[in-house]
Amino acid sequence: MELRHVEYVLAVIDHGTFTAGAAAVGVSQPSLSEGIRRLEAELGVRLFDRIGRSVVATDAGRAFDGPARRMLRERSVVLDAVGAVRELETGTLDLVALPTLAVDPLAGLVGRFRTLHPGVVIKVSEPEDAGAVADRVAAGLSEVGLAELPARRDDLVAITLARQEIVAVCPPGTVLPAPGRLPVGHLAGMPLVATPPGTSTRDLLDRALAAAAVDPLIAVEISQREAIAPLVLTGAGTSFLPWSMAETLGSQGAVVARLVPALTRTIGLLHRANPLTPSARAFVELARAKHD
Amino acid sequence: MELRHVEYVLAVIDHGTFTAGAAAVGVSQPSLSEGIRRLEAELGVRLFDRIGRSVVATDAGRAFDGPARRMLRERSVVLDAVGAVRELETGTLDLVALPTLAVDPLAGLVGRFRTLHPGVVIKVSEPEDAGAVADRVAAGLSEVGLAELPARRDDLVAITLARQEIVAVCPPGTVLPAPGRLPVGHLAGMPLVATPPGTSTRDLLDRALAAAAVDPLIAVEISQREAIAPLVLTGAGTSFLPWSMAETLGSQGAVVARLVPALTRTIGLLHRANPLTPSARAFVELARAKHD
DNA sequence: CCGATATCATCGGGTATGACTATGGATGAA
DNA sequence: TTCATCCATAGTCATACCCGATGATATCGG
Repeated sequence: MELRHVEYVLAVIDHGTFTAGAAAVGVSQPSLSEGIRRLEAELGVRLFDRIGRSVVATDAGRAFDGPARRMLRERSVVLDAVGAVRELETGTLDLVALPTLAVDPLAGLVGRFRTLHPGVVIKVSEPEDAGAVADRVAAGLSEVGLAELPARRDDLVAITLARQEIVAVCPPGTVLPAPGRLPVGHLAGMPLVATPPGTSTRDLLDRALAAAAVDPLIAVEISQREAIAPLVLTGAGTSFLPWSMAETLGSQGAVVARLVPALTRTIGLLHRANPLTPSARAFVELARAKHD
Repeated sequence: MELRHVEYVLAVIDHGTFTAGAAAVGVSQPSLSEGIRRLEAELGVRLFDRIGRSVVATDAGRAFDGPARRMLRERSVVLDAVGAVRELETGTLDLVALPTLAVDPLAGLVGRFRTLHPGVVIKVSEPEDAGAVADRVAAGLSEVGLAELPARRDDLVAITLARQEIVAVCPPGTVLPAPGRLPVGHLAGMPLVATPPGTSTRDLLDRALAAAAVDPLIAVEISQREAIAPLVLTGAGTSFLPWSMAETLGSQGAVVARLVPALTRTIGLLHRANPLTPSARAFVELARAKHD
């Protein structure tokens, strides 16, 4: 049974003749005639009585009418439902972001996206470690990732968003060798508050310290990042945060200093090369537009 | 959108892979792959994410799922509804029968038919005059007609059912020249009870009288046939009925006599040459089986 | 680390289905 | 009777469906 043939039958019922029905559906009369003939053969019953030059529905034709219209109605529902997803009226966008990036670029992006597409639900997951962002995206667990570039996989599309500087945030009252500047070598012996090895910021820090041949004093190693701000403010030690986050702590009394040499990283989006879902495509374009 | 493609998608959702889905639907994997590709192109959205060697439904795929299943369910309803008509579980059978035949062959046939197919509603209509049976059938107003043969149209299929004898039914106490027999010539001067000209039995009677050069005395001309029996029994006059109906009046006191020469007619079914509806076909076959 | 296997995509060919135009046949109206 | 209308048929063409074979890629086991 073809939906087109069903439409033919209903058009004939509604318009009374094959010719008028064919015009309504937009096909030639012989095509409609043939289609109905085929459908009748498939159903094993005639749907119309051909009486002279008019047609009337048989019992079978009348029995066909109701459920057939409901079937076409369900087709409309299918089209609407799928169209709603296509038009970003609904759907889900699965993201994965490094914890530090969840605040700075992500929160703003998600906020704007939600304003534009209120029907789309956004789920943000946290990677096990820095490289896991790319892995989750490649595996299809998340559709778009927010991570440090370059990614450790080359089969993903990477979109550079920003170059982000990581600055030191020292407890209130800390005395710096120069205002707002802190040589990496000066970190030797300073108590540090850091996330565990394997996290993005920690790896960046370790590489900088190793490059300067500095043996760090990790005073507090903690995975709960939300504890970092109180730890610094209460004097537990110095930590390292992106500039935007450090700024907030600076206004609360912490001493913020740019490292020398500067500790920077490139951040961006990752997604599979496959065509993206409408939600993901809109998100990527939003991020790119904001960056450009 | 083709129903087949919808089935493809649901099969993949249910079985997890294109290959398994294709096996479930009974097509080759490339066919299913191509079908889904085509449907996705039509909808303008991808329904599945191809992740490595497995597939997962996208948001659009999940949105598609529910209404698509309901659509296929409605298709089943359509098939059931039409099948019910085909299997004579429902439907309507429009008949037209000469009034005199409505009792003898029709009542018995309808009774048996209703026993076999209780779901089919039977509508019996009455022709305006004897020839109207064939006209109604030819016009499609009724599907099967019960009439006197030969019909006055040659574009209908005629099925002979029986040869029926019309006998005279005289008021109680009537004296016949010979027991149970009544020469047509003897009707001259006898008060007759007849239906109006144009009706089947009346035409038959008029022809027989004309052949015998008898001038009839129509004492009562009435179209309400149910009044004939009381009229005869109360002595209004002699009337003419098929044997089976006359027999009943005979048991109530009327004097029944075969005419000489016998007044007979052939009765049978009429229907259009087109294929009949299931109900009509069953009815015709039932009548033919009873006659054979 | 590297085959083996499983899965989806692509390709080429054969068939069938649906579409069209033109025409025939039958019906109903003028 | 003639004409207009309407459905059915014939012939032709394009498209789409299906299949088998093959390719590409990812997962799994040794």
